[in-house]
Amino acid sequence: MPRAKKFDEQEILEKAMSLFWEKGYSATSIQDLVTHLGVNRASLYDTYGGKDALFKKSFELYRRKNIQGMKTFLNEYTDVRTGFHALFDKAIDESVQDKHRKGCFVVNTTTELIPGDGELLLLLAENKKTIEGIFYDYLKKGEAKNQFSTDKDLRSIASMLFTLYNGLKVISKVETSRENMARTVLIALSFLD
Amino acid sequence: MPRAKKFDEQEILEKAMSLFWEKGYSATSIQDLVTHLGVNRASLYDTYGGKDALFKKSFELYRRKNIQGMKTFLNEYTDVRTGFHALFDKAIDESVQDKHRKGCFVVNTTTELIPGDGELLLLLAENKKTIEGIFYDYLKKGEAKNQFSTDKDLRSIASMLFTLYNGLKVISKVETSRENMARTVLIALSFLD
DNA sequence: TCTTTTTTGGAACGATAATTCCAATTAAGT
DNA sequence: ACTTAATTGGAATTATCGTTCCAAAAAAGA
Repeated sequence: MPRAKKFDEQEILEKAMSLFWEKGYSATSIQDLVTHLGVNRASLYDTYGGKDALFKKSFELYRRKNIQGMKTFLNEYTDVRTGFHALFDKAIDESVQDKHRKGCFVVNTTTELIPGDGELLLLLAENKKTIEGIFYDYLKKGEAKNQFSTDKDLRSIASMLFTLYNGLKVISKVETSRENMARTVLIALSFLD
Repeated sequence: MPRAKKFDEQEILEKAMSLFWEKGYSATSIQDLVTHLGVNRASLYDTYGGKDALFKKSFELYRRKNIQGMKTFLNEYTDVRTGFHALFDKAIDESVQDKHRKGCFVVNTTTELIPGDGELLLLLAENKKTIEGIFYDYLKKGEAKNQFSTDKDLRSIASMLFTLYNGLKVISKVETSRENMARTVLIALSFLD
């Protein structure tokens, strides 16, 4: 057999993800990718299949990481209140730390490509459902353990938290004060008290 | 004097605003504008000065309308609770009604062009401050009239409402159920009860 | 009607877009 | 060392980008 391996496909995909995340779909050119990923134009097409395909692969990588990350993160906190506060604090931290102000890849992609990409819309709807589901399960578990009590519908609370999360990821592109964002989260989570 | 007037400059600017709002900066080409606005390429450059300039003019038109609209809308409601509910309900209505799912021009522009446009960043920071200011003044007025009482900082509440508003404008690109969004708002505004 | 000056349609421009193609290179299996 | 097939750099291609330019058309004042 001939020439064996090439570059690390996964490692390069992470770089592509990072670039699309930062600049968006339209503003990222193939030349940008060739330059930043350090792979050949032909190899890029051969391995990933073009800009659209590479973008979708990058996007799915982000989504997978994001969802998995959220799940495992929340599970480290037995108390609901603490868990959500920690989750939002982490989101704020990441935003403040990121000098590129990339925000959230999912949010950026939603506002850039919807409407116009029907296939993506299905993905985003599923994404919403999945994350709201994670929030809901977590709330349910906490309620069962009497960590809080509310007369409000847990599904609606989960939706509200997801909406807040999206808003925070937009705001974080403009607001750089950790304190200001933290106060926002504190208010929003006060219904758990 | 020679040839008198041309097209209605303001009317055409509104069309440009609508197109940029729907498709974003990068994905809107000069050709798109020429086609949709119905004005000549040369006239477009002569009157507005190029893509960047036209975009900024469109964006400022949206911002001015949006801020003015919010102010006058809230002032029609003497009760804070009613006012905010009505404001968010209107936002939901507009989103559900809009078959183009344009979302919010400010949100879309934030996620598309930040980071990268320093001048725009200043505008967006000012926009945030302005709208949070409107919310704050409205809350303050309501508190003075004993419409509600809270131990929470009104500035933080205003920030939270602004964040929620942004989140809602992202979500509305994916979620088309008025009821689901209304439930989200209901939860978020429950701290006023 | 004839000038005057702006608007107008569309060609032209240089730059860059995404994609394809190919000859040269490379490295594993024989 | 030779064969073999994928990888590679970069030229080529086709399309579109934002912008400029110009000759023809248009309309108001003379």
